[in-house]
Amino acid sequence: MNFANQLVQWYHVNKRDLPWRHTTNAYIIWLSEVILQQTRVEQGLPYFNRFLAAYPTVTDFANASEDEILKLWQGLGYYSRGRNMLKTARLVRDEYKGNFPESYQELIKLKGIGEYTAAAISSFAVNEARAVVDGNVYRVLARYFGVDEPINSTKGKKLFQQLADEVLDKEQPGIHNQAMMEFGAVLCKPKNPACGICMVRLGCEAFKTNATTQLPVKLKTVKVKERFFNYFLIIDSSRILMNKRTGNDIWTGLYDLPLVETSTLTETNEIVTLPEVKAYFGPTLEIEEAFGLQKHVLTHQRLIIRFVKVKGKPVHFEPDWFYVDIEELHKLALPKIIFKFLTNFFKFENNSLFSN
DNA sequence: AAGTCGGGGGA
DNA sequence: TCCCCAGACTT
Repeated sequence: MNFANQLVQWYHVNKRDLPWRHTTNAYIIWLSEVILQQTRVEQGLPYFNRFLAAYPTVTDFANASEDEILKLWQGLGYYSRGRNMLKTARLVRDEYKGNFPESYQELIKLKGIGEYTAAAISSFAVNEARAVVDGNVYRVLARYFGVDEPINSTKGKKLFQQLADEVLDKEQPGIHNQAMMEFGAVLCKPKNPACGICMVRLGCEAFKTNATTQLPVKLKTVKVKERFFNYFLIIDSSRILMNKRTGNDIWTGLYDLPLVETSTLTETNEIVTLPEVKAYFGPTLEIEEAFGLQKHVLTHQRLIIRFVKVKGKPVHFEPDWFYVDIEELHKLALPKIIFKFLTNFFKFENNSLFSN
């Protein structure tokens, strides 16, 4: 019995019971696959359930607004996934009569669907013989076959895709792909792989040479930038001033507060004197309350953030600023750090109201 | 080919 | 801290 057959056999006994494994509906599989991009199953699972309940068909999804999609996506990160899904859903509604494509060739054309996702959907839905290569598959192949080519180099990506295609069980590509990924996620884990109970260890190059901790090889490229955000909390009786994020920055399409980005930020530095701040709020700006600095870590950025509550109204408005009723605030998709701040703030306000 | 896009969890 | 997660898109 070869490597792939052994993994499939293991899979039948050890697989987790996950909801998207009970369907061949391409729309439902697409939903799960995009949600799971760069996301752990445990983190994505509740989002999958909420999305499927809200949008049982791709046409339901297509008929939603971007605000609705992003609100449901809130907290999951990589928000362009949600925006791209809406474009694809609308295309499927309008150009495919609501029938979600099932072939690799059609799927790969769609926004937000790359090689991995096209292979996943086509193999799971209609057993098209396409090998998936995700982080799990890179790791399993690198270890078992002892491949030390970097998985994120152009050469490495090609090599591993070829290897995955060779290993693929063409009789049952869907099950095979599931088995490869499940094995990587559950047993052949990045850290502390369970080699002690592994049934393919005797054929595994990494196990034989004691190199599981060295494989797979990955070139590190990530450079983390520091950025300094000054957020302004402006409340006009029952309304709060919000900002819609546009352009090519983080959190595109989500909502935050009026923002002044500075080149540095410390506990003591004076922001009232900044020209941008004066332009927004006038020279007689009064700070009602300043909150302590917060750190917020993203993959490529470290954000240092200060929230400041300001008295009065701005004298100049940016085009993306608007007032929203505090009662309606829950409808807006907010970045995690903004959500945390606002919920804490208004809880405090409520408590002080009750105690008066 | 390199840079960018979130947030969470494990060691 | 660092690394990784059912990757894809832009520059």
